[in-house]
Amino acid sequence: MATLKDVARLACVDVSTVSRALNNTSYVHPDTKARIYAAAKELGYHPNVLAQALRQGKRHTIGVVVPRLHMTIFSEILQGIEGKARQLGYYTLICATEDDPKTEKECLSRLRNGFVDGIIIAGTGRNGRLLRDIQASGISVVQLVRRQDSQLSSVVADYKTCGADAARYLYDKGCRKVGFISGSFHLSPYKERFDGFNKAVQELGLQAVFSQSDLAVNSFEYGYQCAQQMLDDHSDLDAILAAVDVQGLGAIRAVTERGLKIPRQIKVVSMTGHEVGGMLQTTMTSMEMPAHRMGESAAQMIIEEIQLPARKDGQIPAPQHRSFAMVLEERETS
Amino acid sequence: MATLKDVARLACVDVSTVSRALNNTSYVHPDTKARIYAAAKELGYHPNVLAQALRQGKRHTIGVVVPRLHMTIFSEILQGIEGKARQLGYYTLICATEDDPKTEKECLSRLRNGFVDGIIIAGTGRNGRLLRDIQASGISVVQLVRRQDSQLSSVVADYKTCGADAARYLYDKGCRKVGFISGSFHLSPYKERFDGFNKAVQELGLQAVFSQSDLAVNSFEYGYQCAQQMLDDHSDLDAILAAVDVQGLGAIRAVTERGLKIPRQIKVVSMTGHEVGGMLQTTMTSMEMPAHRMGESAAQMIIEEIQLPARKDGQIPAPQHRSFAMVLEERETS
DNA sequence: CCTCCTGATGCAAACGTTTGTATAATAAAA
DNA sequence: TTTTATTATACAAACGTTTGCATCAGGAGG
Repeated sequence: MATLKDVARLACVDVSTVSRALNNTSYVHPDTKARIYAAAKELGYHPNVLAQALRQGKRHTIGVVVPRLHMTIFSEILQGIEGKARQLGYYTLICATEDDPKTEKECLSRLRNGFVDGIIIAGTGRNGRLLRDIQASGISVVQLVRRQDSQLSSVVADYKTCGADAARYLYDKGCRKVGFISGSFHLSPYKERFDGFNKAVQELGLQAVFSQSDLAVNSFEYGYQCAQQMLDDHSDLDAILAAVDVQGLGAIRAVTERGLKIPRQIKVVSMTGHEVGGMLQTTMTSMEMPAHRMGESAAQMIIEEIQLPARKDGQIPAPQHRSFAMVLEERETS
Repeated sequence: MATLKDVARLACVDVSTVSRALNNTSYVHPDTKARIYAAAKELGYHPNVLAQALRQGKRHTIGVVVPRLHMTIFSEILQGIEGKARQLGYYTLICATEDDPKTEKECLSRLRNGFVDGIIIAGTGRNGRLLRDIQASGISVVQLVRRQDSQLSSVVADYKTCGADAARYLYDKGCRKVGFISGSFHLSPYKERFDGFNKAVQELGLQAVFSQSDLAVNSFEYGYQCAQQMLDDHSDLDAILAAVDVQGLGAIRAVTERGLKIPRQIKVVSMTGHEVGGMLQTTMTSMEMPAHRMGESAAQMIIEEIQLPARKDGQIPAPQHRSFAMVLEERETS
């Protein structure tokens, strides 16, 4: 790889002049500049981003820490992040934790070691201390999807309203006994959906059924098994509300297997809204999370924070919080 | 952030001693070492990966360039890559190109500028020259899913056999007239599936129907529209074979809308095998691509290439090619 | 004619590491 | 006792940039 030095030699000037010429950062004689550009082109010069980053203390890279990508909303969010980040001149580094606190810790430790300017994380909530440390050490942190620490910026959807809206929607559709399939209540998106749902249930006088299972929570299998159990225990169930799409698919499966007609006898609605919902044989109604926009928003937010002048003085900027509304996409399962 | 210098000062030794102590790379007196470790801990020292990378000429980062993540097999592959890369001590940088050659070029240019040791790419095939340049400039390149240049290493699945197997499978199931929905033939995975399929079709004496549409090719809409057209033109169609899952889902939709019974009247099979196939109301048969393993394989391959001693002499290592078998996952749509 | 800007360039330090070489002290061998 | 290893440490260069400072020519203002 050609370096500044090589270009300087070929153009018979000092490296500093080359640097200034290439970056347009000071007076350089037009002739000299032309010579330098020619030399750079001839040698196929590309600046070493690493050296630039080291010198300037800016890495132009953000790290994204998510549980997983496949079959989750995070793949879409990540696309949003990456696109926006690239547009703003940033690289996107990715880590998948499988929601394992240990893996997450490892990822965060790796990321803090000088490779990223900021971290966007949908975390387990078990490394709060570490995140604070990271934030204090000058790396911006934005919480994504899951808000666990109000002192750290965040981009989330309005889960509470989502849960309430879903309950009301089903009520309006004539449902009176709803099965509620969720993820772990330790995670805000699930807990808040539950809270919103529950409040609305009380107000509306709906009946609600909750189910427990020890299967991995955010999975098709879990949705399937929960739905089975619910249907076993409550023959009068007329709706199933699932936190995420794969659970909803599992529920549909269970319902279909019993020969129950969707949506006539029972309705199924998901509360995340992954593209797949619209691709089914009987398309699934869901509350759509504006994942791509949320990703873009998170990228934008963190880059703004990174570039904040206050950052330079070691000050921690005030946390920003942004929340997106989820909108009901009505389809055939309800 | 604490630096080596800070630790050195606190421990009253030279930075070089600190470096050696922390890296266990030379004799350091046990007492000194203890002092250094203590100092490092007290200051919360973390090595600056950037500086290390600059000094050592190793960035411990690989770049991954794919068309998109959401609703494609690439999200699963990426998970495989990231996991394996992390395990081997590498970071994973991600770029989504939307299969736009210009975006791809931009991504590749950015990546070559010293930030990655290697690039794993599922490309458009329109930047072959640039890829060769990159490879020549000392950055390892591995082609993923799509093999476009036999001089560059690759990890792909055996699409030809996949196409042939699918044809034979449908034939054995009693199908005699198969609609074939594909992606662009400029891309090897689609072209090869077609070739394999076509050859088998000739041998078996099957009838085949191909469809064109000007919609974005790798989409639900495209699958839906192709299937509609085929069903319009050929009332005796008894099977639809789709290249990727989302197309298959579109086809299922079109078939269902006409009131045709799957699999009795018509069978639908996909040739990629994304987890979603098994989550449908009527689960979809598909040829499963071992995406996660392919991702791991690509990561492993590129890291091995990066670490090859020959690399240091500027030599380009001989390309490696690995191909994975795709296996039929038989489900309810056939 | 001297001073003072302005444009153009070079020198050298810095970013935070790693690493080759030099040096000193102690221990072992001759 | 002198020589030679061995252990322990420091010094300084290097990686490829950016950037503050110094230098210097030439033209303008006095």
